[in-house]
Amino acid sequence: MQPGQSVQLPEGAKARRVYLSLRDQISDGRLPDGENLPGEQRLAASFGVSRVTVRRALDALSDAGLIEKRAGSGTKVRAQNMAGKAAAMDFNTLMPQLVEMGHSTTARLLSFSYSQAPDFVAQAMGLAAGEKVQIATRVRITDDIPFSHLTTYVPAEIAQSYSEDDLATTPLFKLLERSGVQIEEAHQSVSATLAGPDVAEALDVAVGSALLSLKRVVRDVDGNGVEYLSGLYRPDMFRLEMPLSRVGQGSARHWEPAIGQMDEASG
Amino acid sequence: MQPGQSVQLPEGAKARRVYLSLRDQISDGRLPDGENLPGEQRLAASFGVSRVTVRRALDALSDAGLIEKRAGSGTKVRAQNMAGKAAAMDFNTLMPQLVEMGHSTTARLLSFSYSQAPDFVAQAMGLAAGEKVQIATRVRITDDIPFSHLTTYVPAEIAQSYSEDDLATTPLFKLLERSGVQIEEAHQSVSATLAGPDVAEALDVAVGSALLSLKRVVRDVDGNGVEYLSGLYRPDMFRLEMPLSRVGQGSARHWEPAIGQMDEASG
DNA sequence: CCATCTTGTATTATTTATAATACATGTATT
DNA sequence: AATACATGTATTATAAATAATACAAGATGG
Repeated sequence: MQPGQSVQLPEGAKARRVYLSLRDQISDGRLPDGENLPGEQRLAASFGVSRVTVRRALDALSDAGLIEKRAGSGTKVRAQNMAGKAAAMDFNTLMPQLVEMGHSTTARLLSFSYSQAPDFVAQAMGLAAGEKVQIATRVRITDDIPFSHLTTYVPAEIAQSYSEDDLATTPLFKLLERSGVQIEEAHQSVSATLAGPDVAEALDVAVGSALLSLKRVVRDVDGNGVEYLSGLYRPDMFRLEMPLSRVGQGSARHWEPAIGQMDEASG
Repeated sequence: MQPGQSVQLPEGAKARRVYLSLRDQISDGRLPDGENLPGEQRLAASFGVSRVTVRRALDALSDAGLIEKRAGSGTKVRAQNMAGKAAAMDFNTLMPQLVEMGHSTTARLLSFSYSQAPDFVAQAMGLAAGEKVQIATRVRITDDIPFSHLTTYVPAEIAQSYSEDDLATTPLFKLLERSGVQIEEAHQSVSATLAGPDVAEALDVAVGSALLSLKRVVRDVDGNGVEYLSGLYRPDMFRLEMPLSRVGQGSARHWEPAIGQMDEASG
């Protein structure tokens, strides 16, 4: 029961475009609370579509609870802060940290198998082509709302030291270090992508929604790749927070991440 | 001339879904080079659409140069590594750094005005409601390809110390510090969003494309907000790279950003 | 050479989205 | 009360996407 998927979503292009655009503007804060929305005619003109199309987009927004339409008065935004922004990435543990109390996170294992490492994984981890890896896909859920879709690749030898059940309950980091792996460095790359049919269903969002994409390669002290993570996060449920401080003097003045200072109330 | 906008994009829902899904799989590396693509009939069955629809998606991919169709042989992926990934965020300067040689970046000023700070900006910067700010929107371009769409909010008093022309040429950081502003800390929040009609045109991408979204609040030594940045980045042209190292011992073991070690060949 | 795969091309019908209108009704302002 | 503007509703026509089908032509392997 989240925006997007739940009700009948206007599958067609234009209405969908209007819907998604307005939805993002609302959750962004660009459209604040109150009676802000322009009239349907005005919106139609602004988007270059007919009023019927705008209407369908607004109906979907209304069904999603993001706006409130009153008969002759107008349409006002019900920002409700998306009831989310519940999680943020913590630099100390590289794990999502729930900033609100009472929110627990559970994981659901979607698939689990051993097979040859895809080329891009093998290349990123520095494995031999065709080396066997464990491939696991799981979804993390908080308050019945899924917020991340994670696929991990771990060399088969290392992965044998923990079980399938371990994966569903324990963070992969802990499992690896428990197995005696000496984790030394990691490299993360953050980007954005669109939700495909499969991921959209798992994350309970509309196909074509924007997702935060994170790829992480973890290496041990010998420089061998021990984990490749490909994660997709719902932007309304997850953000990457980066506190930074300006240090140094003169020409050496530069930015440094201010770690260990995660603002608890930053959500 | 980049994927998405350039040619005739299949506006309709189904064909677009197939197109975007395949495009992401290609740029992700999930579909590697060679003659990998299943036949059109197989794709049609797999996506649950007709062959005509798959066909249009493939035509668009072909126009974008991502695949190569041969008459009776099949369709092979031309990964070409998106010819991009040219820029990455540098932690030291908080500015995009071009990792390939010979690429220069220019800026185009889209709009420039002084007006009241929007609520969410005033709140984030800690300004009085309705305080006047300078609002500037500009697009950064490298090799004729736009890769970022930036909107900055600067308190009017501070903004008066530099000109409109300065903005088009000099990074805002330099302008601020030149004005005697004592920059102390910043907070960045990274997420993802969809390209609206306006941004899509400016960045030469299709409406509804995924964009990396970055919001940054910069404060001076007194804790006053001096800059609010809302940036949208093309994921095929820009990534946020984060090298990390595992430090500390025992229970104090944690991650720390490995700054100043940006891998030049990381793109 | 032949069987069988592939992409290329064409036709047709169905479904759906969209647009253009008109009018009724609720709300608020003057 | 009158006016203006908002949403609610309905109708009709146009445009577009999609599906289903058939067949031609190139490529490949036996």
